[in-house]
Amino acid sequence: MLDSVRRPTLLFDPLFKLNSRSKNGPARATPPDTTLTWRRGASPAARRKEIFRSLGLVLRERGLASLTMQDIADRLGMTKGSLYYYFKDKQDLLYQCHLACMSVSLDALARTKGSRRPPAARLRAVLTQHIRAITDEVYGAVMLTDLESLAPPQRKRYVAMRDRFEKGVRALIREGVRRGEFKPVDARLAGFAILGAINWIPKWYHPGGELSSEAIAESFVDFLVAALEP
Amino acid sequence: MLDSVRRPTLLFDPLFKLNSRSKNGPARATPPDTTLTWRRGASPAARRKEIFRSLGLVLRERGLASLTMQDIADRLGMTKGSLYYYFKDKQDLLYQCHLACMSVSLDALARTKGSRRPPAARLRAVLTQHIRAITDEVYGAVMLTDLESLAPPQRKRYVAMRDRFEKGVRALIREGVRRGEFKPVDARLAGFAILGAINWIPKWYHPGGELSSEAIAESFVDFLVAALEP
DNA sequence: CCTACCGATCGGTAGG
DNA sequence: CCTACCGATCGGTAGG
Repeated sequence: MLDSVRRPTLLFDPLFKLNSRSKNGPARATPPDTTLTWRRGASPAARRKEIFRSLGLVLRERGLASLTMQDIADRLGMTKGSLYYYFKDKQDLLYQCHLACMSVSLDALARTKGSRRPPAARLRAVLTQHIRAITDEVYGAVMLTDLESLAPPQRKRYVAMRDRFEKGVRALIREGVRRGEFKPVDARLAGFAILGAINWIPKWYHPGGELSSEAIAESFVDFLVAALEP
Repeated sequence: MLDSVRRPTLLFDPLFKLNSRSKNGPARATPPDTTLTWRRGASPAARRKEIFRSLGLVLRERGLASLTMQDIADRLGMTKGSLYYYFKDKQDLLYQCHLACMSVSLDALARTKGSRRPPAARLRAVLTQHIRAITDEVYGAVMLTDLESLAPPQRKRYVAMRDRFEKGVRALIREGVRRGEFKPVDARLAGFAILGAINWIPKWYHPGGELSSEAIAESFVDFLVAALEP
């Protein structure tokens, strides 16, 4: 929030951009106010991540129906064509973004594998980090995207990852049930309810609003794990 | 499921449709197998509802990113232009569909107003009907759509409806807290968690699958209300 | 990374 | 409700 970040558009010729845009109608109204870091010296990996963030911002502001390559590029002050230097095509961009998001949650899950703490504590840790992954990275909003936009082979790979995460959560629930820490719930349905409540967060969460992501994570985890306790 | 429904496409000349489609590339692959009722004698209201169902089916199968007027029409065996006889434009269609879906849940809420039953019972009734509204009407999937696709005045009207529903749910939670039936939770966050879990259902629910909508509704309501109990 | 461009598709309309 | 059509936009590419 206090980063000294400037709109990168100014690194280029603004007039030129306006002309190239106005060919197909008036230029986009009101420039974005959310900060995006885009430095010339940045590594390709860092740039990719900024593109993910731009994707997430457009998604939140204009919705999936108008998530265009043009809008994603505009936000970063680059041209649409340049995006294809970093990603093969739109499906690839979406896929990589999904991967980046899910891998954070999968890491959280992996970290609990070796733990000897009780299932409830492990579940709490995983859910907390899953929530933080969604709220703290703008591109957590990709979770709301429909997987149908992905190319079939990539969709398959992503769904496999997501299933691994969901199964991990269910396993924690089942273990808690087995140990008597949790009520004898249907792990599958309980998992759907818990993860659905969390995945829905980007629909109403506004960074910088009155509800901090920490407060949300704590409240949600308390609430959702309470539903499991006897 | 046992309805004697036939694909309405057959009422017209299939060859003609194929030609008109192939102008812009190959015709759509694999016709839909989900039944849609489309009778010539039906009332405009009934036809509108069928269009909603077609919208919901396309949404579930191809995702929001490819929810086109053409696809919605194809499923019903009518031409794209004909949709504009029933709805002003795409935004209007989406708006009306949102209204149709939300009004069911609002009705459920209104029905509890006069009730003298305890808050927990009233909340259970509202949530159960909200779930059923989403699962039993195919077009419950519109809940996943982003509101940015709606025209601003219509969006405002819909959001007002949605807020009324959310506030009603929160009021029930608060009443339960006040009476000591529920734990002292933050009604706003608890409401987000509960409704998020429910609104996410279309993401994984498959009509005709092993989980019936009744079973889901019962499990979910048990689980979510348990999270509120002391 | 930008320029200049194309093909395809999509929402929408006029006229019947 | 269909036909025939248009303007705009969108994803993507060649060449630098």
